[in-house]
Amino acid sequence: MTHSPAGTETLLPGRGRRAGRKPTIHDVAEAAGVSKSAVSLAIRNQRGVSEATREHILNIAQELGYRSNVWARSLVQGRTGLIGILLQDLGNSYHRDVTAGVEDAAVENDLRLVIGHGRRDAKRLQAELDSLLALGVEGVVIVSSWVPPQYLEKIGKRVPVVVVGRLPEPVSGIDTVANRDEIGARQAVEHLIELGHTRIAHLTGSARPAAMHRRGAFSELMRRLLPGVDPQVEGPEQLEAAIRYLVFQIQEEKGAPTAVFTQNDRVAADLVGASLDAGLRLPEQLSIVGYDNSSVCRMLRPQLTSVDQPRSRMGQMALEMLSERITGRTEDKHVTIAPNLVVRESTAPPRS
Amino acid sequence: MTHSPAGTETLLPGRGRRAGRKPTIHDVAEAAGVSKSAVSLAIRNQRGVSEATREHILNIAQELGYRSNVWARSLVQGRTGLIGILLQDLGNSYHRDVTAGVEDAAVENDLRLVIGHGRRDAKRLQAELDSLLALGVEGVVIVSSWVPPQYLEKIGKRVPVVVVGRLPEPVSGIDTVANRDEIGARQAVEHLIELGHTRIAHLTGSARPAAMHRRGAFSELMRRLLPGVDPQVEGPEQLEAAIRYLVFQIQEEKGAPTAVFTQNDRVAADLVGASLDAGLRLPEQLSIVGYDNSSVCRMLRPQLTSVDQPRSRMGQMALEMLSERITGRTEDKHVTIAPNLVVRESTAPPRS
DNA sequence: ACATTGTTGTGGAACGTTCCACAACTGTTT
DNA sequence: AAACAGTTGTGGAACGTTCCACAACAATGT
Repeated sequence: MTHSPAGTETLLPGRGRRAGRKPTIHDVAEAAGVSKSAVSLAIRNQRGVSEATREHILNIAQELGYRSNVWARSLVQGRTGLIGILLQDLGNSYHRDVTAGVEDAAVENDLRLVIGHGRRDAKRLQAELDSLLALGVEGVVIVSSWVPPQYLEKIGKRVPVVVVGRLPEPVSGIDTVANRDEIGARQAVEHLIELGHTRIAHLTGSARPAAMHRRGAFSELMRRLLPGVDPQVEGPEQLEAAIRYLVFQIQEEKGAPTAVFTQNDRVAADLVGASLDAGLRLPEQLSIVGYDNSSVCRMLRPQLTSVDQPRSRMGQMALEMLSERITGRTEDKHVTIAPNLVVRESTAPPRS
Repeated sequence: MTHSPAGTETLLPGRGRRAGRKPTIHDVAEAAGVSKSAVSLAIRNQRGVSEATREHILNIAQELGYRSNVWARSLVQGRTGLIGILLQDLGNSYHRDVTAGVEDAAVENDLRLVIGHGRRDAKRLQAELDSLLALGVEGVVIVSSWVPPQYLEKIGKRVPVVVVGRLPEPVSGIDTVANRDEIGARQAVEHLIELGHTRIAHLTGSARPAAMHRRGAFSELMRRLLPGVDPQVEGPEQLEAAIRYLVFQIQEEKGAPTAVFTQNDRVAADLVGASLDAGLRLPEQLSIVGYDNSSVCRMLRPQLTSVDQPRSRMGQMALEMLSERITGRTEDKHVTIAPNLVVRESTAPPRS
């Protein structure tokens, strides 16, 4: 098993194939009776060898199970063809869809994707990013708002970077592609107003950029569209308590909100659960709008009305921008994409 | 921006640092006034240089922003320190948790993880696997039952492989670590019987190995524990139709099942939705048990009773087995881990 | 005085590939 | 016949590292 058959041994000056080692370009060259250069040309499909010899070489290579060594190749070429994508959290449909978009565009551009996994932990995220850079990626797509801006700026100087999502503050030297949260928020609020709601609350469980944008847009809209009505904006602190209080209000008080625009589907799902536990009838007593249009929307009852982001498109854009950077663009570029509302069962006119 | 400041230029025989290029070990050596070998020893923390010179070298390296080139290193060492993990589907909490386990064990064993993403597509899965091998991984963890056995066997000859999950048929040369579906099924069925159920159905939406094991174990158990009762086993064909029919039965017929053990949480969620849509009261009219203990369990109402698999533990085991293989073990090894039931609101005694 | 041993350091040869300058042919044009 | 151009192929020098054999020197024992 570990010995190579005696028949393939050779006594030529360049040592024969070592037993148990992977075949190299030399082995193929020797077996085919040509130079290593010829083999190199043949496997890369470059001109410089005749059609006949190319075929011959390819056959031998196939037979020997030869596979070119990426490391040696990129060592001499000075490029790896690798690009990294840093995810905050696998197991999140948003990230999966963005990744799928990046992947599709990557094969298009003849780049290979290496996934880094940060696991909602800033320390780990940075370690993972370092590790990607050590691997020699030529660019990085970051799908996370957990990377500190000053670190981001440092990375941006070493390698092209595109961030998918909002940044807490602008960072020079890197590109971004983001969902236009203010448009998503507007669609949600306008939908609720059209249904006849006037007392609308917002529920958020985070102070990160995307959440803050949705929240800001919500307040702004309420001020403009329903002047005189005090815009109810809950939390971010103690989401659970905020939900309990909100449900309590709706059960007990006149003038309580009749609709809630939530920061994302997770928060919406918690609110749906708490409402049902408290015996509220949905959507009659409370309309709920989520954000993300994740797979849970269709699992819940009532099925969740939610704002959909064109995730895989965002991923595609991100990779295209990265590839532009790699091939020379130097000025920063920021793209935003409009989301759109998917109406399901969790929104209805308020009880008159 | 692209010029290096004139002051750093040098005329020593070994050409000075090239503008715009990343610094190499030579550059550091030159700047520190030592040989490249000394630098190599210093950065790898090996003995052979005095503490004083090591510190000096490390300072210079830091200053120059030197980072060792992984490609060159692994070219000469003949090993990459990379191991691949092939996922069927990012954005799935099961895969995320297994991956987390593998990752933790990987840093432990000083290996770096490269994630490959198959996207529920056998063709793509294989391409991804090839790409991992081309990258030079020293072993592969496969979390997917979509890879054909004969292909698996071929891969197993090239590189150590551990499969997390069930295989449709045994494959020699590769290891597996699996959840003991028959134990999970038993816990679910015994729980339902204890509650007083006798008419129990099984609902499955797939013919893949894990699903078939759960189904087989279910039938077997019902035969043994409730002899005389005809074990109801639904589909896999047309899951949606099966769900509709099941719900119809429960509404209309005496002798319909009072409890359902489902293949996984997704199927359970669909069943919960359809039941509620049909006006059934849960869990009074129907008890439901899921499998996977995913995050949706706590989002649904009633909250879902489900079988939990020790996922990250499975990932850990997988990597440890892989690492054993890499360092020499040749005989196959198959490990199974017992799951356990998490009882929530979706199971209750049947109406008497 | 001479071995012996240990520490600190060196320069050259790998590793497997691509790139480059050039050689050996075969035609074609002057 | 000489000059030129095109095709096919070659061997050696990179690429940035680690590994290895050995050198220089100091400390120790006989």
